[in-house]
Amino acid sequence: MITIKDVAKRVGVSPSVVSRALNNRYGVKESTREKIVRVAKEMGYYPNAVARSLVTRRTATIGVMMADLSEPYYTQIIKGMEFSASKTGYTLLFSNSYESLEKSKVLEKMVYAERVDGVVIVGSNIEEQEYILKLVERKVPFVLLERDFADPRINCVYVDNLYGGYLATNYLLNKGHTRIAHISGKIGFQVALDRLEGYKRALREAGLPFDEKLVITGNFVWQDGYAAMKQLLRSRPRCTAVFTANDTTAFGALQAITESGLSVPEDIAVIGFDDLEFSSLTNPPLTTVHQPRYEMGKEAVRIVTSLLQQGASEKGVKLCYRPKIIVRRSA
Amino acid sequence: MITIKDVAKRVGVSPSVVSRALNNRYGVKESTREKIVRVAKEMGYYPNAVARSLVTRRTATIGVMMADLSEPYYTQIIKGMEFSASKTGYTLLFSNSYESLEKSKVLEKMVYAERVDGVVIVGSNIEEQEYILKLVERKVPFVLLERDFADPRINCVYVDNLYGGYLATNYLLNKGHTRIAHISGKIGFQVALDRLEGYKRALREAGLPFDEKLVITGNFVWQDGYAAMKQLLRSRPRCTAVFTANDTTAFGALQAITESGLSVPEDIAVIGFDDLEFSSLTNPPLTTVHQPRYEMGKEAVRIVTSLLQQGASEKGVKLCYRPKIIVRRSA
DNA sequence: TTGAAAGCGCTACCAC
DNA sequence: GTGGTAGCGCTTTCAA
Repeated sequence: MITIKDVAKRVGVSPSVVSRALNNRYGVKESTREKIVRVAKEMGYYPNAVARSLVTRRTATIGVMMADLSEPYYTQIIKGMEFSASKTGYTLLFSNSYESLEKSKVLEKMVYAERVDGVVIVGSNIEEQEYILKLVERKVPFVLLERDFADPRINCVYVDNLYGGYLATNYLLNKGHTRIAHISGKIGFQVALDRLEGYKRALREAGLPFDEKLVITGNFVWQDGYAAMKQLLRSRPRCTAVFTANDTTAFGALQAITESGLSVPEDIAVIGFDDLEFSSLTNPPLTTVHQPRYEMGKEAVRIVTSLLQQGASEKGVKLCYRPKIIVRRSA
Repeated sequence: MITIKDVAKRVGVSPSVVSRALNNRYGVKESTREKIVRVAKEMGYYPNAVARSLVTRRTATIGVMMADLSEPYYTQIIKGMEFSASKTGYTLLFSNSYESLEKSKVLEKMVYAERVDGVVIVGSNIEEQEYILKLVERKVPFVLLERDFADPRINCVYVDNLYGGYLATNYLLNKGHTRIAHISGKIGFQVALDRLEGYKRALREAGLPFDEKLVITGNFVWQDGYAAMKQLLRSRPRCTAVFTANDTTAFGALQAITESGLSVPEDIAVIGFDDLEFSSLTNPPLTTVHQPRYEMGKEAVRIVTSLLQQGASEKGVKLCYRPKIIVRRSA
């Protein structure tokens, strides 16, 4: 391995000059700098990031904690994050963790071991606040994505899920449906609760009664959408429309409806939530509630980096996006 | 920040003892160890990974370089990688890069800056060998995923794409099709070339002529599948079956066929390649060539970690998987 | 079983 | 403009 000393020796200067030259600091004669850069390149020198981090106390990486990196839902978020990160030269360190306990461990490995300078936490559920408050205490720059945490010190980027659920249900209501089912997400997650609440509110405003038999709890996966829809198809009077907690759930519902010989949207209208890439490719293409995932990922990382660079200028940002309906053909 | 010195002082021993105690090394009296562990916990001490890495020369991190983290194709690969990584305590550092030049830069940032101990490179194309050979030179433990690099020093994990293309085409042939189209992947990528070659070979063996009008070049995305299929639908005599380079391309083809009022598989049979999660949810569900992506990701990381741990015991492994057909309803 | 000291490669400070 | 030196937090000899 070639170190800064080797380069210094070869050029005939001290390591400090090499360091300054390579980091474009002031106070190096131009001709010296040129020579250093040339020799460093010739020798194939590459600064050791670990050693540098130890003294600068910066790793130039941001940790990203999410439940499951491989969910299609996250793809646009990740792209947005990468956009912001690459713009500022930060590296993203992803980590999956499903349970709260695991998340604390990941945080230890990332934050407390000082491998990252800041963190983005995607999709924590309402019970999780201990490890989040610990981050505040330790003054670690971080933002919560997909959650509105009511603490003025905490930065949050999220979409107005209640409004989204309201929007979706209202859309169905306006089409003349009066018997609208909802396949919800996992209770315990704020997003699931909020979308359900939006559904209820729309119903209430329309003067329709809330029928709990029309609400089935799922867990955001297509298998649940499929099973829930099957159940919904058996009950009478049958619903004429269904609002699912997310698109993946809608995929399962679509399949169940098609299998039973009914057609979408004629017999049953379906509206999803998320607007996944794939949702325009279902049969029929899925009408859904769009959330600006790319934008959200981008902003989350941007906020962390700005916290890192300008100190704590952005403190307690609550960035709330308004979702909108994408009309396709399933409703 | 609490350091090892703080803990040492509090316990009344030297930092070296604390280090040994916390790393479960021999030569620490049991009672001392217990006290150290307790006090460290009380104080909220967490060892600084950067400082440790600097002296041990290990980061316990494996870099993963791929074209696009968010492609649905990669999800299972990533899960497999994470399985192996978590089993051995390694952290995965993902990095996206589309072009060769960019990849060299990423490698610098990861490998030469010593932020990772080893690397997995996913889906390099045939022109890329300079930076790969440089890794060999520098003796960096790495494996190539999705590529068979004919160099005995290089570890490769890949699927037999030629055989896969052959399998798919043969399946169609056995169903009685004689006019089979192929929507290929981007030429320049070995996988695209190999799948095309398999297609040609099956045709040749069946005594059928190769008609280049039946082969349209795509780029693995559904938009290309859609456009290519539209073009295929216009030409006469029309094909009765199509083999697409991947599932995503098949999704587009499926849509084009449905839009034109024809039905699958009655009018045109469609077979894909990859077996994505979503492929069982298309209408009709997609018949496709399955490749063990989870397994491949798992093995790739396992090989790197074993290289790291047992020195270079596994040298020049060529792990080739045989794909198989998943019959659903599109062909 | 313990501790002192060296040193990983780098940056930052201060003196020249 | 430049160089010497200290030191980031840790592990690792080696001597006690």
